Amino acid sequence: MTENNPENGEITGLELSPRKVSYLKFLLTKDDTVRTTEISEEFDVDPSTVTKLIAELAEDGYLDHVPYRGVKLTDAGREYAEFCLKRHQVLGLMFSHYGLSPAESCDEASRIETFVSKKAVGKMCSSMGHPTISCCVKPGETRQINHDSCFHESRPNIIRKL
Amino acid sequence: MTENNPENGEITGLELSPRKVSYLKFLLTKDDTVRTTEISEEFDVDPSTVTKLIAELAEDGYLDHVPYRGVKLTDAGREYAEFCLKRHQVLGLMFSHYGLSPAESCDEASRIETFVSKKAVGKMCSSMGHPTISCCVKPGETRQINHDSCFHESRPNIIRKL
DNA sequence: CTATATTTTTGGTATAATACCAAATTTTGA
DNA sequence: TCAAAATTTGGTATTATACCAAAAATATAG
Repeated sequence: MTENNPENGEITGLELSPRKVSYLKFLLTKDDTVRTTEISEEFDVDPSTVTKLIAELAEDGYLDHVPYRGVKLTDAGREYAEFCLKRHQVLGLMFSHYGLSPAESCDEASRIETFVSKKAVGKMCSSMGHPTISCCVKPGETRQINHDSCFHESRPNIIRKL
Repeated sequence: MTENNPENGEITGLELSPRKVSYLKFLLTKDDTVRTTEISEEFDVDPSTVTKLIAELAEDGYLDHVPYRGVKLTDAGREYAEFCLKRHQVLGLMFSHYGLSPAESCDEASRIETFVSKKAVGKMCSSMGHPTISCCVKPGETRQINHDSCFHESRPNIIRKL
């Protein structure tokens, strides 16, 4: 619990693997403790797979995990997850500016997001004027429409200030 | 040699792994047959690692490989490599539009490029008006400055029509 | 033209990320 | 309190990538 700890120095945005980022973004949409099964159903994977990844996220300080009970974001984990969400939204918006549909933008963003640095996201976000629309809806506000912790709408939807 | 063959149907842009894309882009900068050692030195990896990846690229039809002699892009491989280069350049240009330096743009592009679809690149490229500048110089025209088959210049440089 | 040096390949092993399965453990609910 | 459900453990698999050592092929120096 030192290597990847979200409180160790500056975050680059590149500390977590794709699946871990997906888990954090999903957890952001849930207020209370989340059970292993909820996550495994969300991502359609075996519960044992979830147990292993959350153990790593907990070890690195992103989650509090009470065995057999569930997980919850730590403060640092929540902050990191919020960055991940914003990054997803900024990238989705970027693609939509080039003419991709919201769903396409969201898909492209999902594939690349874990490899885009915090610095790049910061510049994109300022350059866009800290936009308030996104390819996805505000987390926790609407039901999921399946694109990997990404919530599609037929039209872009208002989200909080990025 | 069916699964990933560049001639099988439409290319999505997502068929190759990051390292393989890097190899193809590098090969694009070389006209004649390239030795295993040249590639292994370029990427600072063991020659045996190169042998294995080029075997897979050859099996999938991107390269012609004469054992103990070297590799050369097939026509399909060259076409694919050209797409990869263009994608890199389009993405690099996108980042530079948001205020990242050429080197930063190139780095970010290198990390994400293999996960960006051909469709997205197409839309970005048209939307940008098929630009002729890039974060990188024209392949084969100047010596490499090390960013993973990406050639930096202090200033953006003219490249062929994207 | 041969002995040695160099390059390349083979075969084995390693790691990270991700996944499944079966068995063991814990919790829940009747 | 006991069976059902959820969770975890332990083992194995895959893909991408890498290293090493040994074998094979090629090149080169005399």
